[in-house]
Amino acid sequence: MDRPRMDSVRLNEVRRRAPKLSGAPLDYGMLGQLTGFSIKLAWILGYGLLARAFGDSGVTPLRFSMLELIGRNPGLQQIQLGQALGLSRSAATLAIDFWESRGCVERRTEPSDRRSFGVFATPAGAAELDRLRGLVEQADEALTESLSDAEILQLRALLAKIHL
Amino acid sequence: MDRPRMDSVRLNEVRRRAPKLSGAPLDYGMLGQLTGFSIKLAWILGYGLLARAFGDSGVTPLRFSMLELIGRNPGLQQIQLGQALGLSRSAATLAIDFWESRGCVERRTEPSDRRSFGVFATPAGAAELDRLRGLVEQADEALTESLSDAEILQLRALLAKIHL
DNA sequence: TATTGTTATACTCTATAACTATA
DNA sequence: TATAGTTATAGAGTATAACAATA
Repeated sequence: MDRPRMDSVRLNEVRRRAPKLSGAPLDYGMLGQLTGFSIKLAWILGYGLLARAFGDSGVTPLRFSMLELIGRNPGLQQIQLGQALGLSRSAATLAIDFWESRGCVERRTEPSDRRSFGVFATPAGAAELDRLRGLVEQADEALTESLSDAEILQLRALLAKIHL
Repeated sequence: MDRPRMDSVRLNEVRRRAPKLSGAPLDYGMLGQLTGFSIKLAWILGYGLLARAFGDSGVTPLRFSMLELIGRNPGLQQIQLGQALGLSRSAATLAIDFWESRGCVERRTEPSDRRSFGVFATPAGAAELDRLRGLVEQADEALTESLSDAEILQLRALLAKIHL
């Protein structure tokens, strides 16, 4: 089944506005030799593509990640969700508030420990997640469109060696 | 000549606090299959290592990039510096203000167009740049310590295909 | 009128700390 | 005392818009 495609004019606009190392009549000095700088440029592009995909819906990469985590791991505590994404407790609270206010997740009190909740996706949350996964997949494909499938696997393997 | 090394205990602390895909008893779902998410995790780690290297000096990755750009391209207008880093005019103004307030750069009025300045590094700025380049190089080496030299080149080439 | 830079302002994101309720 | 979550607050970083000077 075909998913709706992101307008390629818009994709190109994101690409055009992102800073680049080449093309400019400018000496980037050691920045061009830094792996970290290259990672940052790729991240800027990826973030822009995702933001474009989400539009003005209020969804952000972080909020999507939170919903995906909740959907895949029903019943987790907020503190565990936050840790998995490197967030403070208050930041986790706000991200979950966002989805709860849209009816996509619910906090269920645990009888065994009434200080904490288990966080669950609602049916509406599951549907939203399904929709967003399509958008995210497209954006990720757009990000890596200049790489072959083999190169994508290679890149992920190298990045994994860095952050795993 | 040996440069001062970053304390490896501190490096490991940055690594330990960064979110990871493995180790946690948690299903990251499609996040683990996204190149963009992997890029983000690597970026978080790289940013943390850099922040640790700069300490509480007020220097940030962006401010370092700005100073490096100024040092390598004497006399550029603020608007050109901003564009090279994807900044608005006001953000470029503030980044340059930071270095000017520390005596590291100066704005020289251009007689030919008195609306704009040329931005130049001072001798103090050149010295600071030299010092910071050493810290940045170390942080970048720490970021890629789990990769061989060949793998580092491979990674940079793949990232370049994405953002160039 | 258009452009460069500055300033004022507001917005987003985040963390810290104080607070509530449980344990 | 310690922990889970919430709320209040503050800080960093950013952009937009209004402004001054100049073209």
